[in-house]
Amino acid sequence: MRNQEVAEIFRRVAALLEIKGENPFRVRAYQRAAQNIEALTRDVEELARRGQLTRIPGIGADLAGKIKEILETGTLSLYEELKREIPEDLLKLLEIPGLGPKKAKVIYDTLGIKTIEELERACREHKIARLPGMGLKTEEKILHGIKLLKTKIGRRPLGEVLPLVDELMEYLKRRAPVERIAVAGSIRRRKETVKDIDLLVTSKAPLRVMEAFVKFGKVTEIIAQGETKTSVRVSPGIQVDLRVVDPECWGAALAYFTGSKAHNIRIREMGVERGLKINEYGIFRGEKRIGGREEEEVFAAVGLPWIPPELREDRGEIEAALEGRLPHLVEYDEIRGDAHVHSKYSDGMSSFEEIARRAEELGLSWVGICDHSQGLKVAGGVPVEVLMEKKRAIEEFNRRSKRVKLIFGAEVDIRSDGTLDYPDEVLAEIDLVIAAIHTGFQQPEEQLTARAVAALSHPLVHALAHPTGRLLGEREAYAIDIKKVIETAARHGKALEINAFYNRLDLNDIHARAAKEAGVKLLIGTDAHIADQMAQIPLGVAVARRAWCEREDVLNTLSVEEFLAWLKKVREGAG
DNA sequence: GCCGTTTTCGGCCCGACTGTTTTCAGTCG
Repeated sequence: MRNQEVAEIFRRVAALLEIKGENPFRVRAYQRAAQNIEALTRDVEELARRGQLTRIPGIGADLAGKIKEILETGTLSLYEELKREIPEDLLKLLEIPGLGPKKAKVIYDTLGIKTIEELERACREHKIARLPGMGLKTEEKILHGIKLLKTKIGRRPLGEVLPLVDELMEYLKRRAPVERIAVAGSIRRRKETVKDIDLLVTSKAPLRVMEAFVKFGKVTEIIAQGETKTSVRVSPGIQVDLRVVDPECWGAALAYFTGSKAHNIRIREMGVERGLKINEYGIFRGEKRIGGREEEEVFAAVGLPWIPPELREDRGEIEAALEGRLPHLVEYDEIRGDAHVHSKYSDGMSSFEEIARRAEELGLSWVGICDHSQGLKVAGGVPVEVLMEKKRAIEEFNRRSKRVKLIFGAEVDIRSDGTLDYPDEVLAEIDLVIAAIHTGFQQPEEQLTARAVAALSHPLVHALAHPTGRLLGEREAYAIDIKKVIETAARHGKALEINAFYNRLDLNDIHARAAKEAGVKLLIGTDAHIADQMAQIPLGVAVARRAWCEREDVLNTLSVEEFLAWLKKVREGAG
């Protein structure tokens, strides 16, 4: 998929146009195009071949032409021209918090500064304070921003931030006069990574809430403190925005601060069409406030049913809502099993008892015990003799265990040549076979794809684990033709995993949605190596929900009997 | 640059906070 490549060029064009001071709506057009191309579940190349590019929202004749140009030449002449006018290095400066396109332009035009090092020096020499519209505070702010950038506070995995969110909410409930409280923003939408934490509360005493908020123990810096909005930075470098609103405004504010920005813009545009103004304070017809206490009222005002936060990305949810075809998203409490857990038999730390106990606490009734296969020595891969021992141990455990059943599984390594790490007669003994690539990440796309395709085509394999191999913030997905992988899974009736480990979330939302659309079942596994990590399963469910998955798309909603029947059926179908 | 039961031209979402300003621009979300 070259969607990412096209989106990236559009995003850079938007940034360069912004620095140039171009028409902001033109800038927005490129940003919106980039976002919508990135969110496509289909290949932009395929759409181009069929002449369907203008069906993508925000793509007109002009941008369709530019997409074709990128696909044909690998770049875009407009982009190349802009780079000649404005050094691309300048885009780096925009990453400094508090420094936007306007100031960056002035700084470049007057002082010729285009790198962070040069800018830092200029601040220290007080050259920036002399520029129009800037002062000593501006210099301080830029220096501070550079410091933050250097400590590399980027987007963090959702699962890493959620505990802090809980802690903050507990603190506010205990120490501040808050009535309603909720987390909004990308966290409420359950985006895989988050940049900051948005909290929303109602209170009769906003100032007291703000005072308590800035005294939270982990606050390292107060960025802004006002009566309705206060922003702080908390250790380890995450920004937290707190808004206090009147109870009458709760719904409007919650919708507003949940976003996404693109979704909100669509909703407010629909409001304008109906003669309404929608903002965080409510829904207004002229001066008259006609609603906003509950979130439903905002959607109802523009003729829509309530839309689950996970869908609010302007990826077609508004159209679906208008046409009454919003999906009935799989619910967090419909999950009955975790498909991918490691035990002491390989590199896991927990016993069957510990795993089962944790499963029960989490409301699960089955667990796939998928230890590594023999060849993966670094991860304690299980030799064949031990594997048969494990089979018997699981059978014995299941005779004793009433509430939680373990499924005899394996995470079988797909070797470099595409063969599997157990012989077929051994695989046939294993009830749940999840194949996975753990080596050779540097191989060319054809080879990696061929390995995944070979594994999914093998009659004894049920699913492919963490199909793209990415690790959030650490490692990009390896070069794999995910479209081909999905097609293969669909053809053979195999499942693809949504690995719920907090820094994997692999498949991601977009790929999982493409899989769902191709009729592929999804299988959520936490890849837990300690029983406690099974608590991450909602992260996988969140991905499924963001992928528009319904109950029947997700195998984890099956009872253990139903799931075992599905596993059998796959092999019968293959045979 | 997109888009159209008010339009093929003229719109395009909305507000808080900050800093440098004498009434507002820049940045952010």
